[in-house]
Amino acid sequence: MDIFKNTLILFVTSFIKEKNKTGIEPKEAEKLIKLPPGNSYGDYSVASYYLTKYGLKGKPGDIAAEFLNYAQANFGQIKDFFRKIEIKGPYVNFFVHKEKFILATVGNVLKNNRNYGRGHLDKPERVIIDFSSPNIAKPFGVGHLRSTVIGMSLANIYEFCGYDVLKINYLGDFGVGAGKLITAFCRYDDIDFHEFEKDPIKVLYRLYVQIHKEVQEDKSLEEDARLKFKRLEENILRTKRMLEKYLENLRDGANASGKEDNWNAIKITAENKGDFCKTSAGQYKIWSLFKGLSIEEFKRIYKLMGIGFDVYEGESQSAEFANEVVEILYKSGLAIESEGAIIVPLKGVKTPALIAKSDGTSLYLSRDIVTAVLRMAKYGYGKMIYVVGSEQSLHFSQLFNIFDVLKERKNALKGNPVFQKYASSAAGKLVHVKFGRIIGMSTRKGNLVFLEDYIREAMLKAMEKLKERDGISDDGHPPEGFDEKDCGKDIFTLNGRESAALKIGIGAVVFNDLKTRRDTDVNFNWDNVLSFEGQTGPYLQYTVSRINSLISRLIKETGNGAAGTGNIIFHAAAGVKEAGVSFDDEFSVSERDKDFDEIYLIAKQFSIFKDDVEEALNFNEPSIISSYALELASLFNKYYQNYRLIGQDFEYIKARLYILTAVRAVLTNALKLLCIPILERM
RNA sequence: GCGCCCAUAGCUCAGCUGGAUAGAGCGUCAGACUACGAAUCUGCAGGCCGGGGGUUCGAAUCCCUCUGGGCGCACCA
Repeated sequence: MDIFKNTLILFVTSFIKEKNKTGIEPKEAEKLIKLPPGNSYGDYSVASYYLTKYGLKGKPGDIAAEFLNYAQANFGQIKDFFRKIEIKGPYVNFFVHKEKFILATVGNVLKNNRNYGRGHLDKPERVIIDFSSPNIAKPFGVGHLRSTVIGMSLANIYEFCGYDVLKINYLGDFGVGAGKLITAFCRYDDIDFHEFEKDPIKVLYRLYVQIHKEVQEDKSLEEDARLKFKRLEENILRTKRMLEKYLENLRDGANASGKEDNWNAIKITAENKGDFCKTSAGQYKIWSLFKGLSIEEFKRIYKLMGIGFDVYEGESQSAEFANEVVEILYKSGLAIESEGAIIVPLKGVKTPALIAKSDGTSLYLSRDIVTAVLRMAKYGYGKMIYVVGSEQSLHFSQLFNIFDVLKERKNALKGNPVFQKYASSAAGKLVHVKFGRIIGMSTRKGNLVFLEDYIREAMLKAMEKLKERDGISDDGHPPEGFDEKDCGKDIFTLNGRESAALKIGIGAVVFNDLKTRRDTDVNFNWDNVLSFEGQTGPYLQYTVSRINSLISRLIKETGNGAAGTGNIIFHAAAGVKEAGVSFDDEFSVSERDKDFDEIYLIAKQFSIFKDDVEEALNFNEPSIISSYALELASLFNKYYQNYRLIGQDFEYIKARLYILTAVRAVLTNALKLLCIPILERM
């Protein structure tokens, strides 16, 4: 928070204290301060109608007048920060000393640089973010992209605000879908094992498509897949452990999965395929291999996008304990039998919460109960966020309600004290961060779009643009995690320009998903994603590289003008950039400068960065950061267009150099929170 | 049928924890490159904030209702 706002908060606080004797919490007082819509209303407003909540009586206008009297009488307390007070209807408007405001705000940015806007918690709360969570038996499509980018951005935001974040990828490695894939693999004889070795995901995708088509016509295949899954489950569950004891030991560093499969040791060829398919142990190995290959593929794409996880978990790991939890709930009377299945009666949710099928096998819901408890035991958390599409709202509302029941009626669980402890602890800490669907997403041929193809389309478009500019390119470093060998295909042979194109493509795709509020369904439109103008990722990236370009240009030009001066500026800028400490009183702007108003607006935008980050956190809404970044970029681009710096005198340029550096710092921080790659040049 | 979500400019969306004249981008049209990078900027036009009712000094924002769309609703995940 900026010192001007803070001063005003304290000022209002003392006014209230004088009036009602009890005072007001600073957090509450902050709500009284508003940012007026236009600059003719001043810079900060105190909305008098809010004061009625704190014991002041009368019409808003009268209260405002009362506060105005107080403010004028005690103006001495704030005269260092504010130059004028006006009353307008129910508002008391405060006008800041703009020169001081700019100085303080820009200085604050430069001092903190990469940490500008960062929060700190004395005791960082552990927040688990469960996101992306692709299914190994299904291709990774754009639906997962939304969860992935929203989740990653939230992780960044929480971390930035001082939380202890744990990112978990909960793989869908369980279910009949897995059985189908095994059925397909064993059924089709035309698998190209050369291709399988080189590009396993493509082959798996074809198997997926083929079997799903065939199952439509031949129901016996569905049965076969179910059988294969049942055998798989038996293999996964073969080392059954007792939940209570397991939970107790978790804190001692026991491995949650307990089983580490060695993917690389499995080699399946056209010759030995039949042997694997014959036995359930062999089928288990096929599944393991698919799982391993899928994870490798996911990791490659994640890394490319600058996304990483702390933990990879699989549903199969929770399945082990699902039946036992069902048993515990049933015996304790919290769950009852209904139409042959087991359900948990819930107050708020009408649809029965089914935790076990009539054949006794576990369900998604029961496995999620296990997972939340296991994670509490293993990692502990003050909050756990599931970033999953809104179509699963019912599921999560059932899950959360079940935990409320487990806590309310914990006496019923006293036979299982450890389970009871962790389950009670989890209650009320689970959050579903849902998002709308992407409607109409398909390739131009009408198929499902792979994430990689999606990025590739955007990259190709960026390539065209870069060629038009000719000669201007990034520094040639590919994005972190890029490995030409892994990709090994056409456009992924990077030179500097291509590396830039890839970053731009990723920026376009990611920002397209983060710029709107989560809840709204988005109508997918290729023209929207492939537009790089206006409210887009490339616009933001362009702004940063334009600043870079301008800064180096200024250093060069000024150096040529007067001997030595270029050096001074260079050191000032470099010092600010590298160490963030060289800001000092050399810097000043004057109200008489023609660009003063625009600079003030930019400084004003700096001052609200942290507020917006906190709002994004409170609402779990990355799009708030997106809007912020667009606004800042827009303010800068307007400034850039209207005021030429080259050719101005030394002092003038020097002050602007600080401001440019500050814009770059704040924009960079915002883009990092959004997982938008930054380019030196583009 | 029940539940959740959504409805703001031609299109895509901000604004929604009630507050001052409802804002951007795209598109249309008219402008700005001998110029710090035109992936930019300036301007024009475009709105009974889906309809109706209510609460309030004050409603795009909260409540009710209707309409239109999305999603979900017992053994899939």
